[in-house]
Amino acid sequence: MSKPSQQRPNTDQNGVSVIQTQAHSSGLQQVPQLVPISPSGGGKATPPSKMKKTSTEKDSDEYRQRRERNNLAVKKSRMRSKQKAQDTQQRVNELKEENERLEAKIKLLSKELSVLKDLFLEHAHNLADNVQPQVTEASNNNNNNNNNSKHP
Amino acid sequence: MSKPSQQRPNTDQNGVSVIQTQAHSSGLQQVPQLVPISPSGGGKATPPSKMKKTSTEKDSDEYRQRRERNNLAVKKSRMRSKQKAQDTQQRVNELKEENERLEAKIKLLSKELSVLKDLFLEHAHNLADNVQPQVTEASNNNNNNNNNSKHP
DNA sequence: CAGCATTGCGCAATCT
DNA sequence: GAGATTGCGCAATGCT
Repeated sequence: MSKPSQQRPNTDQNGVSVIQTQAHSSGLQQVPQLVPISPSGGGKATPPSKMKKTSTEKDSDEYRQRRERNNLAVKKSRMRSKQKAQDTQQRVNELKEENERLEAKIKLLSKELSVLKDLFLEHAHNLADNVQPQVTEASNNNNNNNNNSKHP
Repeated sequence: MSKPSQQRPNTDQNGVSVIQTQAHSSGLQQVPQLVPISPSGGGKATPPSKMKKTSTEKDSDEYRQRRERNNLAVKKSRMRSKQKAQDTQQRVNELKEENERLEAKIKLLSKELSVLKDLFLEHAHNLADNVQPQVTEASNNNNNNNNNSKHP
């Protein structure tokens, strides 16, 4: 799935310019400033009528606060998302391990079963040999998945 | 190899201000302008010595091209990432299913084993009671998880 | 209408 | 040097 042709994303934006002035490495809080896009180059000075942001005082008061809150939320959400992905990956590993364990157990059980069956057959032969000479029946009976080829 | 050991200096804080003017509402978009952040509020005015972007003609020529390319790459990368996460999740589901299957099989085998063992024990008793008590060998074989305590 | 959570997207720094 | 990753902020949208 790849979108080769990426055309302009529809609907967005107002003519707001955001200046981000990041502070320096010291734990200083950023004081990003908002610049109301100067009408440079023939931009309309006053917004005609349609502007989500309305560019009123929101630009610098509760707006900033909202942004910061959202930024926090975003960070949190992303962290969670990442964590979840990691957990899922680990889950895969665990399940894989358990799978191996189970398979090993199956193998073991199968072997045990096969041994027991062989033993059983042997006894049957013995009995047949001693008492009734009609062993043919027993040998061709039904089950036979015991692949052993030990035939004394 | 996705190692979380990435040191994160991540010092993106340079005194660069990027003004994004993306007025799309009218389908038109202005060239993003770089503004040398005016010294408002006591920030450093204009230390014209270090500026990654240098704000030269890069602003509008090959710069834009690079940006677009990168945007594409980013999109691709993110898509992949998402896909991978999904795949992993599915893997979990598959593994879970298989686990159940295996467990069922184990249960079945265990049951079979138990039945056979019982049968075997019965015969052994019969034999011992009647003819030859040489069954001891078989009974003490090795395995032991047959917890049955049914003694007819 | 508020308020956090998700998601798509662009930018820039890194990594490969 | 070009694409791939990654952290981050913004804005739209979803969900309560």
